Amino acid sequence: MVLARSPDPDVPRAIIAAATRLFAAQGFDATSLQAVADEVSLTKQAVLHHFPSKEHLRQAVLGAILAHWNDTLPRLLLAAAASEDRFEAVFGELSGFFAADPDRARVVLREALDRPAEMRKLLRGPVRPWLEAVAGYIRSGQAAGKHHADVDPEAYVVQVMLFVISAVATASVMQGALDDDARARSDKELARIARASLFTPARPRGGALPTR
Amino acid sequence: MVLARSPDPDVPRAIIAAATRLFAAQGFDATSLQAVADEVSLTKQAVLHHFPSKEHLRQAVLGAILAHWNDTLPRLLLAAAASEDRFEAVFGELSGFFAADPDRARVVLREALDRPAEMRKLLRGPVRPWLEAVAGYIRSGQAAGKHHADVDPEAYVVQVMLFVISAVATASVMQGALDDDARARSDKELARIARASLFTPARPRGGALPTR
DNA sequence: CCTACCGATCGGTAGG
DNA sequence: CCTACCGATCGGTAGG
Repeated sequence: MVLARSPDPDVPRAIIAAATRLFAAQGFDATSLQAVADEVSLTKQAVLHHFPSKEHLRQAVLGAILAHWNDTLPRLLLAAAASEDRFEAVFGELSGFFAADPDRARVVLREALDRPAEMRKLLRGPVRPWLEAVAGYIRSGQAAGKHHADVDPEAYVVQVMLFVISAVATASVMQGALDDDARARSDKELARIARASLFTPARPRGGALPTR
Repeated sequence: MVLARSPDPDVPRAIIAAATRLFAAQGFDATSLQAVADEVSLTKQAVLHHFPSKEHLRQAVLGAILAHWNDTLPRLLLAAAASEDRFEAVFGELSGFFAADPDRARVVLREALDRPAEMRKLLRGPVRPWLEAVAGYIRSGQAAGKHHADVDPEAYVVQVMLFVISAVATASVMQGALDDDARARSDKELARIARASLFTPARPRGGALPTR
């Protein structure tokens, strides 16, 4: 009888998921390996078996988010190329990516505050192609007169990405801050700001025009 | 001969200033009282003499930022009431407040991530009158046809405030992320987005219109 | 304000 | 020899 368990590939995954939740809620420094271990009912040493240091665990958490990004966004970009309304497709997928798991937004925003240099590397590296593609869409929209001529395409994309991340990350602050519907109003207004600052008044396709 | 120093009111101020820098850079949990003490060449126990706990020091740091806000913004609001271009006056002062000391933006953003409930209290309390006043300006601008009818005034003000704070707090991420001028481009694009998403096309006063 | 400490907990590593 | 851990404890440092 062999009682030894076979290697369980879900254990590292569960550790990463727990660490993501805790890093998002409290930050990396404020989260102990013991707290991560408690979340998955393991000892601290068991966690250190899978990730030889806390730093390795941090890299794994960021890597999982980036992998998910690389998995989701390119597909969307291809769909957007065929879509009749690229803005709604791209903006919807961008905010959908972070809204699907707000912890992603919180981890990324904390990382930007704690380690700006590493965040800059992500922008210059893995995120760059996606950013350039969307900026390219805006440039062709400008050529067609669909988008404002004074939009700075790259800066616009980076800013809107930052807005979405910040809005999702701090969403709980809005919960009832203005009124009971404050979050829904804020989400809607964010989309409106992104849209209205991009499109020229005579927007060819209807649905989101001012009602007046 | 009395050699004892008279109480120095600048010591607490210097401690708050040092704590603000460290909280902004590393976060509250990752900053030790010893690190704060080292910054002002005191012992940890001396810091605890002025602020009986780390929590008291945190409250003092936030209080100093809020006091500065209450000191600066109402004055601006009165000036804006008389100004010919309220948007530039209000947006300029808002971004100026945080750009004057980016640590303010970083501390506030970290606080929003770490303690959303307390941040919500600020929004519902001390920040509320300022927010309502600016929203009121937007409403009268809408009545005059100057601003888009589908702007949600309160949501717009809160979102733009969040954008400014996030942009200032993460500014170092942008340093050279796109090109050597990335930060200046981002700042300019942020102002453009806030402006273009608010004003109707036929803006009565020139200076910031699209050039085409 | 300092010296001298406390209970606890930190990230990480030992042998088995 | 491997994996997947365990109980115990390392040297330092946390807030107070």
